[in-house]
Amino acid sequence: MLTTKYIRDNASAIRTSLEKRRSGYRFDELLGLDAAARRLTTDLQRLQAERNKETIAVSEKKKKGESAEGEISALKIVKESIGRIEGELGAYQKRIDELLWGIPNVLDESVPTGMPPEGNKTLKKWGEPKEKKTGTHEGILAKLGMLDMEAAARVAGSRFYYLKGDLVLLEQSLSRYALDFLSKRGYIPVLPPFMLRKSYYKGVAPLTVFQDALYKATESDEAKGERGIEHIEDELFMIGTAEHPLAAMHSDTTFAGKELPLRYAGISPCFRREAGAHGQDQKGIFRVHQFDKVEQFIFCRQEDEAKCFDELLRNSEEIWQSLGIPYRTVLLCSGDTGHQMARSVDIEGWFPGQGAYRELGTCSTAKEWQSVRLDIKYDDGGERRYVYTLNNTAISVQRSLACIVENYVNDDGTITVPDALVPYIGKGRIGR
RNA sequence: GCCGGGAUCGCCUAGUGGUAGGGCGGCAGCCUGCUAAGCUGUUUAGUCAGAAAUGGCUUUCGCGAGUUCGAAUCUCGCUCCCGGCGCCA
Repeated sequence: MLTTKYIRDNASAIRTSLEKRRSGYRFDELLGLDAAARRLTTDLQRLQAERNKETIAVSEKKKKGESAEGEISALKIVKESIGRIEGELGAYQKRIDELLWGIPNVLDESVPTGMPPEGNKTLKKWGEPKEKKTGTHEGILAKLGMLDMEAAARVAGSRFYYLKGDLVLLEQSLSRYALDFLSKRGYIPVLPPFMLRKSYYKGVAPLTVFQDALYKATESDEAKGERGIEHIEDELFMIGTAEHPLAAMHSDTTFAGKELPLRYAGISPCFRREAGAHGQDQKGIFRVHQFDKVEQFIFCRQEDEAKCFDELLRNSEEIWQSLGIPYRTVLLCSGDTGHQMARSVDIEGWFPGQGAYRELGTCSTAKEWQSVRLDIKYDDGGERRYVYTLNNTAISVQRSLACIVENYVNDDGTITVPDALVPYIGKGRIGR
């Protein structure tokens, strides 16, 4: 469970990591609020002890049939004091919770200190990047009549799209290919809820994500008013990735050690507000509000973290190798590693139309950041420990389509289907 | 969406305003030729004191408010589960 006690116990590691991230997180404010709240808690507990003692005295007198008016009027005063302190404590608790749930993960030691892009470290390159003068994916696909951004913008807004014709079949083929690929390696396919309660979402992503990345899916205030509901605390949010419902799936669980590692392949649409994104990403289907993704997720023992991380990364690399896409892997530096992650490696595919490597997925370990918040432990015979959670994209479909299209476009504008996908789509070329 | 029934410690269960009790299981210890049985303690989270062992206190009956000197128990709201009706791809 996430408590200020847990934070105090890990304070020095957290402080070091915050400095390494150059985070603006207000750690001292949290510790100060917590110290003040604990002083109040001590006062409160002293009064509660008094109340309990006197209440028993009242109870015993009443059983004997004696009057307890003196005790009762004394207790009324205690009650007032308790109420006052509880009110103060509640105000503290609200501010503490806001800070507590947003505290960034402790970075792994191997994460290089620095800011992107120069701080990031390329680990590996695979394949031969080709030069192509055929343009970017949105132009290629629009010419084939398979992509209509304008109509989507009219009916839903920018960053939405209509896919049409064989491109839809290719889209579905990619998802199914990734699912089969992982299934053969022991990953259990999961189709999760596409919405999550806020109380569980807090366990898988920091609160800032709610403000600039997620869509809220709760009924309107008017509808709630008609039903006579003043407020629903546990609002629903559309998932930003299957990682989130997969992590939450085993919340409040203690595994037997031998059940781990537990491997899942989640498939879902992903919904993201993408506030603030700009530049090259504004075109086409590289960065959109809604996309499909197959996600790898592992729950493991702490000592198996490195092994599982390598396995997740290898799976993705082999998928891209099997699709013939040149890529590189990049270890993210401290300034670029996501808030709730301890270590991340991006896989970047070659986009000939842009002449650049662009992110296709991210392999991350959250260590115990998520399991502390969701209360997921394992019992190996000794002390119970928090499970480590790791995740990696298998295929982020729309983005991958863009990459495949740019790499596989022919001079006549048609697109060759990668060999691995031919059995799924039933043809070797689309666009004619 | 409507009507009814339900949620108590890891599991089962008692408790209808007055200190949450019993059984099973788990863990630690005692006893023991071995096993079983038996006995004792422990089995939510937090806080204070202490170097620590440990001790004190608070908290915990699905969740959140309220009434009360005192709530598992009474009132209101919410969530989930079971049964029935309705609607529906």
